[in-house]
Amino acid sequence: MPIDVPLLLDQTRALLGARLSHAGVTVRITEVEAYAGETDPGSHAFRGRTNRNAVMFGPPRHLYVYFTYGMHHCANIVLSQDGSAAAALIRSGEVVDGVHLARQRRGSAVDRDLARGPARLTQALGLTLADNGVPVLSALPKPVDEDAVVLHEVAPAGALESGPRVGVRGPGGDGALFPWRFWLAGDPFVSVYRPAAPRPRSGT
DNA sequence: CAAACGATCATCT
DNA sequence: GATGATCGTTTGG
Repeated sequence: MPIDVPLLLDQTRALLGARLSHAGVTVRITEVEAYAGETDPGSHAFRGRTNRNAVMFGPPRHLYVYFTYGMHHCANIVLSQDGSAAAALIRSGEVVDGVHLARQRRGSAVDRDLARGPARLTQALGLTLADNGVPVLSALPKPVDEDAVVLHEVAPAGALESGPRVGVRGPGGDGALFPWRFWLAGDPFVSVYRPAAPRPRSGT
């Protein structure tokens, strides 16, 4: 069963402007990227299910957290139909609650950079591999567990823009084929674009 | 101001 | 054994 790409992109764009909360910090999401599972050369799921990406193959509205570069965590929300391995990487946001906590977690960063970038955002929210696979709850009338991950979707405000995904090499990084990075137009809390670097040579 | 680079380890081949 | 959906610092113009 092929992935419904238009649905995936709609669900990804719908995350813009939403509030994501965990462990005392809330961010307003300003930038996201769509990943279409096994059909997408940029996706961790492209080469099939592994222990790391297993959560992507599970039910939607769960968190896929991975560890990379020996020091960074990044967080995705699993989307679309069960088993399709579709997900959205949460790339940037503005801390709108729990700023003091976020500052503690982010060290000497200026406020604009508290959650601008996928690893920064994940650190500001206090998410780690321990949160891989946890459900993403909807905002409820009752207060939920302080350590739960909660997503509160709101009506998107303003225009959206799109472009190539960041840091993806090969066909998956081709902005003409996969213009699957979305952000709030003109928002200062959006990461700076860095083209995927060609791999450094080992010899000569 | 921009470009280069080192950090540091889970995961996959 | 190589690589990475990155970041912060350093280096150079």
